[in-house]
Amino acid sequence: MSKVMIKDLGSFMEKKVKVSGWLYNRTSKGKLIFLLIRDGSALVQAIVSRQTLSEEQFNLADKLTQESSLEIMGVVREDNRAVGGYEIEVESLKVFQICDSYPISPKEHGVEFLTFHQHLWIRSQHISSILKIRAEIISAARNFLNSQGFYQVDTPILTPSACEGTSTLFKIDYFGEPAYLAQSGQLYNEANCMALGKVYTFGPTFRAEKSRTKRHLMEFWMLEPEMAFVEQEENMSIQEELICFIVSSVLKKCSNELTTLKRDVSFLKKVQPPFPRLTYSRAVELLREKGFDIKWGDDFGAPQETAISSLHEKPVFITHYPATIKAFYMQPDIDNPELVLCADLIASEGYGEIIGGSQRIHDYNLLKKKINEHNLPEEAYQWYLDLRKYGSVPHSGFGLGLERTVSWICGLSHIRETIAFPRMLDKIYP
RNA sequence: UGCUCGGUAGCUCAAUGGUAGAGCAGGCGGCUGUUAACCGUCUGGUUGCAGGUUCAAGUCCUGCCCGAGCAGCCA
Repeated sequence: MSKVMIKDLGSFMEKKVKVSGWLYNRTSKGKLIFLLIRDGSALVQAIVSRQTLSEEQFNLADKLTQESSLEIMGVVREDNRAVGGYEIEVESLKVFQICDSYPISPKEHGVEFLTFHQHLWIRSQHISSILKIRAEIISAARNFLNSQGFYQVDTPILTPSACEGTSTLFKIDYFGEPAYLAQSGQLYNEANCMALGKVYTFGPTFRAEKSRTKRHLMEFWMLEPEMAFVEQEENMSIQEELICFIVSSVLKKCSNELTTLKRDVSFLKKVQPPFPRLTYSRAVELLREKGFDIKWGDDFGAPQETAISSLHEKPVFITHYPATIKAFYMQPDIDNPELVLCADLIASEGYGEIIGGSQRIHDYNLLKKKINEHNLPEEAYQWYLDLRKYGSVPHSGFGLGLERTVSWICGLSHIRETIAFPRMLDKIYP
């Protein structure tokens, strides 16, 4: 007899199998009990009757509560009355634990209650489907980058200073010295790509901003590729290919999960190259036409991003921002030094920015000047300046916000559902 | 941080200023094809906290706490 994952039961028709899992729901017709069992891979209905089970085992099955842990042995039968088209006719039952009254009933619940029970909410079909899609997105991204000759090189989480002077960092005590949790691995990755050519970092990043929105977490995961000898245009096409590869992998491998989430996949199917490109200046014009009160030089907020994304069915690149509202390390546009060679990728359907990328300054003197203009401590950036001293080359990179990408692909209304244990403003339990 | 809305049973929600209610969950009983099963029955309350108005406050007023939505902040 085989120990089988529920998702693989289809290939064990009329065979005897062993399944271990938890009781998702139960209904009873007196002498006939229906157990809906989950094992993390899928759900299956098991049927218990007095005909196939001893009196003692039948009574045990009758006592099972939601989330009781168990193991069943029985024969897989085709039956279109069961969810998924087959069910298990139980011949024997082993119970690990009869569950106490489980807090999350199969009815509706509010956000506060669910997030307080986050450690249990992840068992729901809703959250576990999202986590599976998240896993597929990560796997697809790694497969894509690895196939393109990238090496994963991870960067430190404990850092001596800000990558930039702007964001609010989490400060910690490092043996009596101040240190900070990383808000990006980019600067270190610029060093790494001068060693290995094409690299990416995938890890957690931390922002201590008092942001309380559906698209912000205090702790989130970022995929940050960095490439030597790559300029703005090539940087954008790699982003485009990466996003298309991720979306098509999810469509191919996660159709059950997308169905569980009731995701309308028609938008996802349109995610094919090329993505529309829009300069910052053009975007400002379009926003003005739509009635936004915005002047050249202002940064875009959430409503502006949503308005721009609504003009297109695909994700859209916004390029050539004014240098004044972007980071110090971005390469100025040779035709107009007020602009920088950067691109934000705005997801479709109003999900906002999922990628921010740019070509980096490779000239020593220019970078030094920018560091001073931004009032950053030059000493702290000595190693970063060194990269422009010893065999400097044009290079580019970008950062993909994993949770925002998951939120977009899954069609979620809030980013808190995209990670097993979200870290929110003023909310760190459990 | 600002604006707006909210807080009643374990959960989701009702309740003209006039006796605190229902469904689900949980207990007990019934049912051989249920799909958030159903039927009967039982259990379940400091109405977020503190004060005030009133013969009477879940309901009106003030302050505070907590949550949510939006905005700001935000490579």
